[in-house]
Amino acid sequence: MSIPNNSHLDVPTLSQSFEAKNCPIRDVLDCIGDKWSTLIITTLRERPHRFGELRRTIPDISQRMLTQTLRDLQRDGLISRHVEPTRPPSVEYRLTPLGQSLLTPLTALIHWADNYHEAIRIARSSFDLEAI
Amino acid sequence: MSIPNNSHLDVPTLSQSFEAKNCPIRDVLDCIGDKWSTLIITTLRERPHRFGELRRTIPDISQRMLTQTLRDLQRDGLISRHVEPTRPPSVEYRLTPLGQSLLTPLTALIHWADNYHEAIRIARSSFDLEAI
DNA sequence: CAGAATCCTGCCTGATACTG
DNA sequence: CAGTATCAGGCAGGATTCTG
Repeated sequence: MSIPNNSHLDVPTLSQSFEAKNCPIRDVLDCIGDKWSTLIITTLRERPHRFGELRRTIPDISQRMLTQTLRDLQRDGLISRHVEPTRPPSVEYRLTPLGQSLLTPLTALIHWADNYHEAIRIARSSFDLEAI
Repeated sequence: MSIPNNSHLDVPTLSQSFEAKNCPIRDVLDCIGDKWSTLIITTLRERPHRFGELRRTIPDISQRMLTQTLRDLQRDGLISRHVEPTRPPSVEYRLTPLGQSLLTPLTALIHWADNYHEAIRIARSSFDLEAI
């Protein structure tokens, strides 16, 4: 094959899709574009976690934000919530099949992040230097 | 091969990486987690665009947000800015090599978005219904 | 045409206290 | 343990006006 195959970069029907009403990109960004969602999803990829475990794994999340983000993810169908009727109650959060399917593109993005976040920091420093 | 190969889901050294100071995921989310960055990058993947073109392509972005997001992306090294000294001036924005390298994981995410945003909407509706 | 400068607002987020 | 409720602050983002 002499012509490089870039079909993996094809984006379906981009035009018109940008209107806020029916833009998949915006939909997904509403799900995982916030400060905590990807960290939670990434944590749950290993195994189900309980509320307190998640708190300890993500050091600086407030309890309010953890509660709220978990419910948003549940609403979007990405995670599910399972209550064990013990005393005191124990609640477990898991990725749904939909949430697991998100792991593939999300992991690709994390790998990119891991490879290039240093390049980004360098770019920032150099940009800020020129600004002086 | 009888054992399914999930190595593409491997995430390097997740523990400790969540501390805000040195977390690549947070770094990248700071770049593209906002409302407009991915739309701009996706637009520039086709070809360089001028300021006004970008405005028309992304219908509801304000001029202030376009200016600001473009500069942030430039600061992060994802796009570059080229001025033609004409009257009136014409300014063109392009993806840098770093920005282009982001296209691969980003496009994977967009494909996922395209495939599943309907599932997300259904999940939301059903969640909201149960809440009544 | 491609911005800069201001003003203003919502809501995202954190901190704190309370509950089953 | 796993939440809710309430209060308060800051910043993202929009609308408008002005410039080289």
